[in-house]
Amino acid sequence: MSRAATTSDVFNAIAESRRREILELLASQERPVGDIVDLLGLEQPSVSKHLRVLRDVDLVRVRREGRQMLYRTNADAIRPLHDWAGGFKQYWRNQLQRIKERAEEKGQS
Amino acid sequence: MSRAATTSDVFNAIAESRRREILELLASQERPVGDIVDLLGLEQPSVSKHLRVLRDVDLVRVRREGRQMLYRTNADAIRPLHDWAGGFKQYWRNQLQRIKERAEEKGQS
DNA sequence: TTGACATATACCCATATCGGAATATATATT
DNA sequence: AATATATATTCCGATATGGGTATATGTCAA
Repeated sequence: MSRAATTSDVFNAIAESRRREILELLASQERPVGDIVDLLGLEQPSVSKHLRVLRDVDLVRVRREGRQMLYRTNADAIRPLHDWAGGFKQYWRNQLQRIKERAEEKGQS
Repeated sequence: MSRAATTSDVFNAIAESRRREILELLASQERPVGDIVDLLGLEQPSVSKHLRVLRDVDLVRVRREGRQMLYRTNADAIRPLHDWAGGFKQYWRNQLQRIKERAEEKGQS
């Protein structure tokens, strides 16, 4: 067996720029597949496949409305990613930024 | 031409869990390749290849010290990722969290 | 210069992945 | 029931990828 499985986690799911675009489109409102096809100029099967990947890792959710499937981004699923990246804050350069972050971590929650 | 190029950007570089582990190891201190090999239990060529990918997107930097190559994480390169994920904050569930984030965005910079 | 050590690169194999085309499935309409 | 619409799945071909093994490159020590 060669090459580890991939598309099965959030990190891999967002590795594709098309999928990131889809997540952005569906963050503020749910949309049917056809809208995404039009907006991104991709083939319908292609969009469906990307949506399947996103769905498998719970980055998007669906509900049926007649013959349409309405997708929307599940922003919460993006948090692990944000958190992971945030773990490196302490090593960022900009001092002002670092001070600000320190304050956030301590302060007003 | 089929299948888009990948390993050429930060998102793809961190898609591999091994590479994320490497970034974590090298965040707090620089280390020679051999240390990573020992710590992660991977083959040396494998580690070198992952480091090459990380290096190409500037997620790690190197300097030579005798016959060793000392790598360290360039945390700043992780910020774009953090920022992208952060763009979804407004759609997160937890209200307390949301309120906190709102304060951050406005307030004390 | 020769040999040991540290790391990088090349090459091969098995598999994953993407895009495209064709087809299947589900639902609404008539 | 037949047809149209919306979306999903399957199959195919081209390529990317990761791991392993062998080998190349670079540096230090004797």
